[in-house]
Amino acid sequence: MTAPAADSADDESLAETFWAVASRLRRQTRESLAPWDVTPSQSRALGVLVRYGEVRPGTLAEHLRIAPRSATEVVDDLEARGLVNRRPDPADRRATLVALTEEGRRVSAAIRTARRAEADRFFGHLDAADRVELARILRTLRS
Amino acid sequence: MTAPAADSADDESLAETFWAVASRLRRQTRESLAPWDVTPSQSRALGVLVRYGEVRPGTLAEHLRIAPRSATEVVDDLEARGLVNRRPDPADRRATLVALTEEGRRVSAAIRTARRAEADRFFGHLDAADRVELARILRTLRS
DNA sequence: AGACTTACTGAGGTTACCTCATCATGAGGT
DNA sequence: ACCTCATGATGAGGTAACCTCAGTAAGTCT
Repeated sequence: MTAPAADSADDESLAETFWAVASRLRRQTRESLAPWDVTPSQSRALGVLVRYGEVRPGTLAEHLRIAPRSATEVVDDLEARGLVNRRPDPADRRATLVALTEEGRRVSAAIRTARRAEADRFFGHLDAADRVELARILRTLRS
Repeated sequence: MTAPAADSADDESLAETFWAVASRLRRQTRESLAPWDVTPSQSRALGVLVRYGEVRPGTLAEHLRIAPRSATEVVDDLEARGLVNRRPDPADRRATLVALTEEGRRVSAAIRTARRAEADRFFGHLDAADRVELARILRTLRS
């Protein structure tokens, strides 16, 4: 075979390469968030809160694609850091609403800047066309 | 801007999309390995052993890009499952050599088949050109 | 009122990593 | 021979980011 064929064996190594890249990105992200003592998953939760405002833990879980119980945990951590607070949902006394504190908003903004710089460092090796291409392909795979 | 520009904001969401895809792949991989009671990281270690034969834990760690201590752990697990064994390195009494057992070879082969099917299911939504493109871009990012 | 469902959380577990300290061994110098 | 330093593996202990299962309180439907 002279032409590059996308057969099963290639897919297998595709997955492997994917994981290698994931590791690298994870390490770099963790490092770039260290100044704020915030983990990647906490940072993702902050992102959801910035975008959607006050939400229930369950809703947060959906956006993060994790189990509701796991969202409780992330909220616990963020609350311990004073970045979010909980209040009872006035519309449903079973539910609670999670919102950013002032500090949470401040830190989110700082993190947003850092994350952009980090993404630049990471994806900066690609030219513009490749980045667009990668984004498109990944969106397909996200399903 | 009418043309899709790969600026910082895009990179940020690129990272997010990447993580969403990673989660999906991780879950699917875990599931597809369940029949053999082997975890993804164990499966990756088996892959290295199939490719490189008998290696030291430290070498295994390099191939897997993890800390040597973590390789010890993976080897422990695989040994407990009877898929690999350890023997002292005759050339260096500090070192040990890790090799696949018969069972390990058998299971590795079965897993290889399953992983191909899994990769097909996952990356199968992409056409051949996109798979080649993705592989190329990921190899760039792996650095 | 009773049954069912939903929202959250406590308890406890797993995977996949990590660092630091320890111990045996190997390699090189004096 | 001895000392020092580097190296290979591992014990001890820790962390992040998930998970399930069970329980409690509260809303909903009949």
